[in-house]
Amino acid sequence: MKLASQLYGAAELIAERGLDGTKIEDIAEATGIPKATLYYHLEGKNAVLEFLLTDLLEMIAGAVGIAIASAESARTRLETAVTAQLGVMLEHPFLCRALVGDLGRATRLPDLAVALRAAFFEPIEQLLTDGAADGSLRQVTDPSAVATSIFGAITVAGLSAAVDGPLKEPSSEAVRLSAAISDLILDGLAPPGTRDALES
Amino acid sequence: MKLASQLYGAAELIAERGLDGTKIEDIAEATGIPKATLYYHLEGKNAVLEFLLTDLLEMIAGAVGIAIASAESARTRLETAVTAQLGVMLEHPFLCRALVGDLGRATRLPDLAVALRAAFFEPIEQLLTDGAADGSLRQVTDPSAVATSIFGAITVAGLSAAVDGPLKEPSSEAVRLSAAISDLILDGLAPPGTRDALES
Amino acid sequence: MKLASQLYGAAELIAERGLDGTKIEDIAEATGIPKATLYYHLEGKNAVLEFLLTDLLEMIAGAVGIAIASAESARTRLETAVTAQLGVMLEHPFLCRALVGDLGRATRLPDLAVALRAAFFEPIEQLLTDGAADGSLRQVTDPSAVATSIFGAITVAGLSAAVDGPLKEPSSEAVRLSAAISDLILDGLAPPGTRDALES
Amino acid sequence: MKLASQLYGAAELIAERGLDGTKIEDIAEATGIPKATLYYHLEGKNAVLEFLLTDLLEMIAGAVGIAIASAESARTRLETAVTAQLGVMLEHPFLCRALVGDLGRATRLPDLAVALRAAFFEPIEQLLTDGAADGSLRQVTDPSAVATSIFGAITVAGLSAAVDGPLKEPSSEAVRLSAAISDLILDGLAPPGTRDALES
DNA sequence: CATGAATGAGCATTCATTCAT
DNA sequence: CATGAATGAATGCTCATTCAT
Repeated sequence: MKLASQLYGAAELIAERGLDGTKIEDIAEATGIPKATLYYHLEGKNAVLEFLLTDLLEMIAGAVGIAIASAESARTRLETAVTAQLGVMLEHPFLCRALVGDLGRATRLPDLAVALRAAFFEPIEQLLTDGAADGSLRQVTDPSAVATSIFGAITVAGLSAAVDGPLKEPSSEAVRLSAAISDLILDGLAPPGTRDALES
Repeated sequence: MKLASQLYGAAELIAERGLDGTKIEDIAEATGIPKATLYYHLEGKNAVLEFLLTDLLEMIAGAVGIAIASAESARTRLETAVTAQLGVMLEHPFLCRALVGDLGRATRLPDLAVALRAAFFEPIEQLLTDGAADGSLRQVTDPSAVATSIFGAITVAGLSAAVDGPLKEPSSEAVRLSAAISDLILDGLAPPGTRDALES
Repeated sequence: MKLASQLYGAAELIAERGLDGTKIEDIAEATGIPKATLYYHLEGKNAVLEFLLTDLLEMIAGAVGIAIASAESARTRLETAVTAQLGVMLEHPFLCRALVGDLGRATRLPDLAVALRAAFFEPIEQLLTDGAADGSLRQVTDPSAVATSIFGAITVAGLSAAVDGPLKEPSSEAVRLSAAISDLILDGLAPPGTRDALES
Repeated sequence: MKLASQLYGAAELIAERGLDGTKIEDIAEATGIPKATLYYHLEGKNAVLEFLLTDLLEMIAGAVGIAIASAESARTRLETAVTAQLGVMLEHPFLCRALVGDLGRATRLPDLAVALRAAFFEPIEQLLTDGAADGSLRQVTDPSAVATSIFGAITVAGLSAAVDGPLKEPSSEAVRLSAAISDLILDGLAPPGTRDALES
């Protein structure tokens, strides 16, 4: 629909000032949609953010979903998923920043909280399980904590890049970043031959 | 000073509703400090958050600072630092949640943005460098991206725990979490003997 | 427009208490216009006064303008103008009192200051010049000071009458007052035959 | 007393912004007297203005009182009184402007209203009566209206000069102005030989 | 006497939202 | 369907004033 694309014009605004710092009027100006018309189509101010973030989350969930649906090993799929998530994030820096900036509110929006988990966290958790099963990833003691950490590593890296400003080359940057992250979460920082409890 | 401790009474409020969702009046009630008195001491609503978060950040920076100042290897110090950061975070869940919930605003407060970096990011970056030097950590291709990711892994894990609600045993939980994280970032997820470009 | 007439309901309030002593809320009540609606149409509290006084000044300027536009001698026109100004003032005692009561503020409102001059002072100055030219008024040494004084004489007399309270018969009172003033400024107080430097 | 002189430092402030636009704090700063100390000596904010204006009014009343107390003819005393009033006004431009700017409030302060009449209006009215008695001024039809007008002429002229800014030579300017005013109110504007009902 | 600290009471202004057209 | 006009409800902040020392 047309509305959707126009609404994107407000993402930067919200990213910059937060939703509370953004008046409906500002959104109206930024999008060119009259205030009352926004209300005709949307529920209210929150709905604007919800709309935007739902979109982002769906994009991420979609891209990651494709990545993890392949027949590859869990390890390979994890690498692909990381790149996929970062790719979407870097392509939509304003949405990302809006998401972080209003993380509190996002958390308080029930639908979003669920979508947030589904988009970011669950796929990783799943891959961890899969990896342990197919042997492409080692079994960890606390899979949930590890999944959270991986999610954090990817997300914060992506956010950090998004905050630094729009990129000319989102996808190549995504590849670069995801390489660094995969390197970290797959091989760790311990020098070769010093891995703790793992040496057999 | 007295004010400081009274102000803590507002942290939960802000954590729960966000700063914009919290009226100065609410803060006055929660802290027992009359509205006008708040304004006599502080600049405005933002200053309350700033005050609180500055405090948190200083605690983290302090704890981490001590952790990384030891004579141990960088690797050991990294593990200690992870535990230290998580310890402080889990001990102050409301402050943490307030920080996440208003991350956008925190980012827009110049002083805080700097403190944020100093507390979370820089120590890690430093340890990465140290580790490469003393041989206790392997050299990575993109230290800055890796530092960001580690920072994300720790922070999101801590935040996540903080959001889930206050703990009875913050410190033991911190140990548990930091073990998982250290495990991840030191040894990685790759099964033994399959580490990528590292096998010599 | 409708707003204008409704706003008049606030004049007495402002006249009585001054603008600072009048809450927007009071104005809203007195005019029947909701507070927010006032703000929708006007800039703020000052704008209410400005609106009201601009109106008064325009009425005076208009009435005086007509009076001085005739083909009569400057002297006659001066008399007519005096009556005209007093007529408008006495017909709008509340506006007048509001003007006096907030003279300071009126002076600080740039537009008003200009309108004030244009309505009150300039016409008189002009007539002085005209009178010297057509011989109907004598030439004075310091026309500007004299114009100011005449302006003061008329205005304070009018104001004074306005402050004393609304009249039943504004126009007849205006005639009475303007006769006294014209008598003063045309013939002076010196007993016949004792006029200073004028006796030839 | 010391306080008095220090208080004068606030006159300009009040003249510029009006009393309501002037915070006690501003007055404290301008005078160097701490806020609480002002309250220790004075009743409140109004008292500051009252103090200042009472002073001005007393000065005027005093100067005019001396002028009209002489043994001269009423006409001469009137001329002297005009000069006296203008002299004081021009010497205290800030006080004058404060007076005009807050005329509304001044009017609402009972003591001041009385002092205002006593200082400005009554002496003139008295001289009019005296002049009619001693033959130095002609009898007018409406002495009260004429007195008001004369008062207006003098006052507005003085105010006008005060508003234009402090003078280097207040007293000579007072002489100049009072000459113009006396010229007007004594001899009128009618060309010689054309005085209305006066020609016998 | 003088004053730094504290605060009660007040209010202008903002803005999300509604509604008549 | 779309929107300009109108407004109810809310709140951050100010400031005169008080009071303990």
